[in-house]
Formats: sequence, C-alpha cells, structure tokens
Amino acid sequence: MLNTRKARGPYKSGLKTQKTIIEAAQNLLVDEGYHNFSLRKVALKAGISGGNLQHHFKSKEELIVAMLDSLITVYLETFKTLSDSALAPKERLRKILEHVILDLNTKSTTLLFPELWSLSNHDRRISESVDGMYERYRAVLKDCIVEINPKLSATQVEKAALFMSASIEGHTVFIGYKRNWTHHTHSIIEMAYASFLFLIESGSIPE
Amino acid sequence: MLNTRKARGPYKSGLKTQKTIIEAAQNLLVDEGYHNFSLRKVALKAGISGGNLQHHFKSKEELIVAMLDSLITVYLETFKTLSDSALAPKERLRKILEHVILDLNTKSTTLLFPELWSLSNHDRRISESVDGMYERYRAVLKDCIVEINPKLSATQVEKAALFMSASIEGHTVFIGYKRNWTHHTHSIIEMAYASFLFLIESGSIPE
Amino acid sequence: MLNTRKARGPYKSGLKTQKTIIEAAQNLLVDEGYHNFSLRKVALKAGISGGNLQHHFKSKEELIVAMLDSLITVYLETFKTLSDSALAPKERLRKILEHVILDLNTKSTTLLFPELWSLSNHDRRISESVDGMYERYRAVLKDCIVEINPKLSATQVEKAALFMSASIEGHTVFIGYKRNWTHHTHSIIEMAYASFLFLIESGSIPE
Amino acid sequence: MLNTRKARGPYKSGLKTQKTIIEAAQNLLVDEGYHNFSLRKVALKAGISGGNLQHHFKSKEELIVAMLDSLITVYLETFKTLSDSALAPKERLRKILEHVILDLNTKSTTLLFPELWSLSNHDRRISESVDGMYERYRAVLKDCIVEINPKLSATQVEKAALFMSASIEGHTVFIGYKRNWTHHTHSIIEMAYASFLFLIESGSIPE
DNA sequence: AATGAATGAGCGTTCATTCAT
DNA sequence: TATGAATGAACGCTCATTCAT
Repeated sequence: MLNTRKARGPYKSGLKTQKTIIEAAQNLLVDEGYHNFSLRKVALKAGISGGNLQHHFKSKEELIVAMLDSLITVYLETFKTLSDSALAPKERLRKILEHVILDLNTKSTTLLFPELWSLSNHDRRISESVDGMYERYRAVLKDCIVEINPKLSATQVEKAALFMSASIEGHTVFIGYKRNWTHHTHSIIEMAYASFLFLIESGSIPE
Repeated sequence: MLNTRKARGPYKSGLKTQKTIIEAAQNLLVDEGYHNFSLRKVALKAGISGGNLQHHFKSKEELIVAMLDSLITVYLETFKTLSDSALAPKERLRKILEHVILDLNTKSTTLLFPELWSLSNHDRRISESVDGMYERYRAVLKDCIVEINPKLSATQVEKAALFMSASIEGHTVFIGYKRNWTHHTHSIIEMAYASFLFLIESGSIPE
Repeated sequence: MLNTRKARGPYKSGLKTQKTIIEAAQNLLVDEGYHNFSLRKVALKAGISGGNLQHHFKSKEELIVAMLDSLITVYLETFKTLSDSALAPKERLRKILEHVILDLNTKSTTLLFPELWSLSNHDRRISESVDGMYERYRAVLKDCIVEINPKLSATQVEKAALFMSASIEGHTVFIGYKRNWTHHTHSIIEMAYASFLFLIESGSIPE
Repeated sequence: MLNTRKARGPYKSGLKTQKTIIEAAQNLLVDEGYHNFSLRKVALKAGISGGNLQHHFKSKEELIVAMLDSLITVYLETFKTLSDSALAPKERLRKILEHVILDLNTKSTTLLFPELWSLSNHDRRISESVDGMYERYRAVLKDCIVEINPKLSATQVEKAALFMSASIEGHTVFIGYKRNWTHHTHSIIEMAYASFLFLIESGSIPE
C-alpha cells in the first residue's frame, strides 16, 4: 500500500511521486534482480533525488515492502476475477490453469517470482506477504476442487491445492519469458489439466 | 617464452585452500543469499585474507562459477546413482520421486535453488550451468518414463519429463526447510507418484 | 518528468566545498605527482569524507578534468594580461619572455607541467585541454612576432611561435624550482630574447 | 646496469631473464605511463611469475633504476658517436641537431621523457641519473660550441649548451610521436641551427 | 515536497612484498 | 632459478542514510 500519513495526509503530488517510485522500483527489480537493486538506481529511474526518495520511504525495507504489496495486490485482483466466473467447475479449473500458466510467460512474472522466493528465504516480512498471496491463490483452487469432487475431505482439498499450485509455480523457471521451453507452454497446460483432474476425481490424495 | 616449465600447476596447500574457499562461499550463499554475498565475507569465513582469495579466484564471477560447478557436480552424481538402480521401472520412478522431493527439505536445497533461479535470470553463464544440470535430471526421468510406457513418442517423453521435473522443483518454496508445508512432504510424494504415473500410462500428453 | 524545478543547482556550501577539493587536488598533484595521486588523499587534504568527494565529482577523471580546467584558466588569464600591454612590440616580447621564464621557477609550474605532459600522452581529454592552452600561448607570441617583422608569412609566424614556446617550455626541467640551473634563469632570458629576436628580424624561418 | 651478484655471479639464463624483464618494463612505461606501471604487469609482459620478478629485482625502485640505467646507456652511446665525428664544427653541430631533434619523433623518446621529468621531480636517485645524462649531452654540445667560437668563456659555453639542450628538449611535447606538430620537425631543425649558430658566433651570451 | 551536502561502511580489485616449495 | 601461496594496505567507487536548505 502507498505510504499513508496520520494527520493531514499526503498531498496529491506526493501520492503521484510515490506511485512513480514504486513503478521504478518494480522495473528495476525485474531488469536487474534484487542483488543489483539500489535506492540510488530507483531514484534515478524515477527522476527524483535520493533525498526525496528517502522522504517518501524512510528505508530500503519500507520501499521493498510497499512495492511488494502493490505487486501482490495486482495478483489478488486477478484471483478474485478468476473465482467469480460463472462457469462449470471443470471449465473454471481449465480457465484458471490457462490463465496462471500463460502468466508465467510474461517478463515480469518470470523475473519477479524467483526474486520473491529468494527474498522470502531471508526476510520474514516478505515471506509473510508472499505466503498470504499463495493462500488466496489456493483458496481459488480449493473452491474449484471441492465443486468437482465434493467427497474429498478438507485436508484432501488442501493438499490437492498445495500440490497443484506448487507444481504450476515450478514451471516459471522452465517455460518463462525467454526461457528454453516457452514453446511448450500449451502442452504444459494440457498435462496439468489432465493430471490434476485425475487426482481430484480419483481422489488419490492422502488424508 | 623464456620458461618452458611454466605449467607446473598448483601446490597441495593451494588446492586445499581453494576447497575451503568454495565451501565457505556455499555456506555464505545458503545463509545470507546472493544479495548479501561478498568476497570479504567469503574470505572471513574461509579464514584467509582478501588478497589470497583473489589469488585463487581472479574475480567474483570466477568464484561463483567454480562454486556452482562444484555444487552441481554433487547433484549430477546423485542422478547417476538414481539412474543405475536395478529396480523395476515403476519402483524406480517411486524411488526417484522420493529422493528428489525429500531433498527439497534440506536446508541447502531449499535456500540455494531460489538463488540459482534468480541468478540464472541475470547471468548467461550461470543459466547455462543450471540448464545443463536440469537436462541430466530429465534424462533420468526419461529413462523411467520410456520403460513404463514404451508407446510414447520421443516428444511425449520429453514433455512428460519437463512437466514432472518442473512440478517437483516448484515445491521447494512450499515444503522446503522451515517452510509452512514441510509436514506435507510425504503426501506430496504420493500425489506426484499417482498423477505422474497416470500421465505416463494413460498417455494423455500432447504430441 | 515529475519535477519541473529540478535544475535548482548547487548550494553555496557546495560550491565552497568544490573549490576546496580542487585546491587540495592541485596541491596533491604538485606535492606527490600523478602516480601518487589518489582520491582518498584528496579527500583527506580537503578535510571531507570520500563519499562527499564522490558526490561533487562523480569520478576520478571528472575531478582531474575540473582541476586542470581551473589550472589552465589561471594561465589563460595571464596570457590575456600580457597581450593587452601597450608597449612597443620588442619591449612587449621582452616582458613576455621575462614573465613566462620566471614563472618556470615557481614550484607549481615546475612540478605541474611534467605531469601534464605525461598525462597528455595517455589521455585524450587532457591532451586537448593542454593543446588548447598552448594555442592561446602561441597566439600572444604571434601578435608580437608579426608586429616586429610584418614581412613574415603566416606560416613563418606560426613556426616561429612554435619554436619559441617549445624552447621556453623545455627549460622547466633545468631552471625550475629547486633544480640545478635555477640561478641561470636571467641568462636564459637574455639568450632567449637575443636569439628569438634574431630569428624574427632576419626572417631565417622556413616557409 | 643489470643486477650483479657478489659471489658466483648470475647464471646465464638469469641474465637473459633480467634482460627480458627490463625490456618488458620499458615497453610498459612507454605504453601506459608510470602512473599505470606495476610489477604485476611487467611480470605478465615478461612472461614470468611475480615471485620470480621479485627474485631478480628486490623492489619496484630497484627495477626502475635498472631500467633507467639501461635506457640512459643507449642515449650515452649515441652521444659518443655524435661527438666522435670528424666533421667541421658547424657541420657537426648541424648533424647533432638533426639527430637529437629527429629522435624526438620516435615513440619511445616522446613517451618516455615526460615520465622521466615527472619522476625526477619526486625521486632523487632518478633525478641524479637523468641529470648525469644531460651533462654528457651538454658536453657534446660544448665541444662543438667552443670549436665554432673559441673566444667564448667557459661559463658562456656552459650557458649556451644549457640553453640549446633545454630548448631542444622542450620540443618533445610538440613535435613528438603522434603529436600535433610532428610535420614541422624539419623547420624546427632549421630554426634551431640558425638561432643557435647566431648565438654562438655573435657571442650574445651573458657572462 | 523536494534538493543538494555530507557521512561512514562496504564493495571488488590491484598492488608490492614475503615466503614456502 | 623459478613458481605458487599468502598478506595487508590501498585504490576508485557504490551504498543507505541523515540533515540543512
């Protein structure tokens, strides 16, 4: 979320600057990776002075957190859309798989997520944000699963959703933007749909 | 030139120091992540001077590459062992899945791989090393797949191996060392085995 | 971009610091020579932190160039004064020779110019600055020469000025500050005046 | 001079190595200037290890001094040749001027001498070597001068030689290798000969 | 709200030198 | 005679951060 002030609140131009900063930060993270991420470069990309950047975000961590919040918000909105669909459950599952797997091809997803996973390993605040996002992700899947096979127990549904989401995420490194197997993306969607549906319908999921 | 006995090679003590350095570097990468990785810290961990570190590895990149080579070598040896097994194909698949998925629980795998994926996105030399490793990984899987269902075409086998390996890798972030779903590791193995076997035997893999 | 008031320029205190830095740099170059010149020493002499030095001059080269510009400016102002003189041409030539040859005795000229000549050999930007300075130097001499003997062609004037200025510069190493022949400075002035005047008046200069 | 050992003396291959080192050092000094001169680079150019370099020359200064000695020796030999000539004095003067001024055009003279002048300003041992060389240089000129005009006093001869040699040296920076006025070299020789001869014959030299 | 000034720590790297082999 | 191992200081430079303007 954007920085919010207790009293009097940020001026309009301040809000605009904060947005500019966050966009610059995201682009930088995508283009250079976190190990080449610095506040100086963000300020340069945003076209503002270092002093002003620090005026809006007190520390590097504060900027990172704000940036990830804004980033994750976008994904959460997508999940909401996917879950609202009025389609039959299997059709919905297919649509979801198509959407999230095709998204792996985009430059920002391919480059951003490995950074998130790495950061999660070394920063609790970030890992909590990321975990929260994945929980919402699985929630969408769980709705689908339970509709397809209502006999499954809650833990079975939970485990299936975990297995499915983790499996999908793993493809980032292989079929992502400018990666070696991008051209197999649609085959991956087919295999995912087939094997996940089998899992759900056959119920071969440990209790 | 002048001296024909030039290529006399490193002394014993030098080789030992190089090993110490590489181990220190790996530990540092695991403990702090690449964004906190510095040659000074490596030298400190290895108990040598910065000058000596630079004597053995001319640049940071050279050290990173040597470190990854040594790291990847270990995984390659494991794959060799897994592939040599005399078990029936389905049993072998099960053993492989068990082994690689349980390996995700280890501290070094959990923490190292996200760094590799991130680095791969920004350094060609590293991405080539990592890609090479995954190729060998898939080769082991492909041997299994083709034995289980000999009717599959070469591209089907290729795609199945890609799907399987990518799916497994994705679990690192979820069931890895000190992560939220570590206790579901065995359930993940079951689901992986069941769904992968279905995929292979049913042949529901695009051409 | 975002901020239209961007080019607000440096503060007063900043300008003062920059001056301090340039003076420190010149003193260091005089005292230790370019091969012992370092930004750390400049910062120390200027009484500021290394980080602040880099804030004012982005790189070592930028500082060197700024320092030489300031240094050369002083010489250019002198040339202007010498050329404005209302004296008869021969008298003016004498005054110029006296001034520039006596200047060779000063510590900063004796020690600085060999550094400039050496640097010119390895850095285009510096050689261009130095060449520009010598061009202005010769311009002053050419004005004199042409007034003393108007029959000389343009190329003769050019060559005479080149010969005269180069000859004078050569004495730096011999009659400079604390050098072996400093006490011959006035004799050098006499010989220079006599021989240069002969050259100009006799016209024994190739076309 | 090459390093000489008290007892047993250097082996043949050692002498050869020393020569290789000194040549590498001279080339490096020409190519990069003293401010980029380092023992590592010398060892690299010579194709030997740093340790071996230090075995032959205990310190950087020792190498520099040996290198300059070898360099100056070459010039001294040239002076001897010039002075032995059986020509009439004026002809000899002309030949000398031609030789030394044409020599300024060579890469090594153009690039080496400014380094020598700079080093002389900061190292007594070097300035003594260089001064000694110039003394021999002037000795050759003095022989000529006194033959051309035997009426000149010893101090007049001394001053004329100083003026002449210094004037010539000054042209290094202007008509040297790849410098702006190289094409005026022959005109410079003419002007030098004419004006120096006037000075000597007219006796307009202070006592 | 925004700039420039300033700090102090840390970075990868080069360097001259010493010493064991 | 020669190499490789090792040190410790210094280098130019980047960085996150604080503060005056």
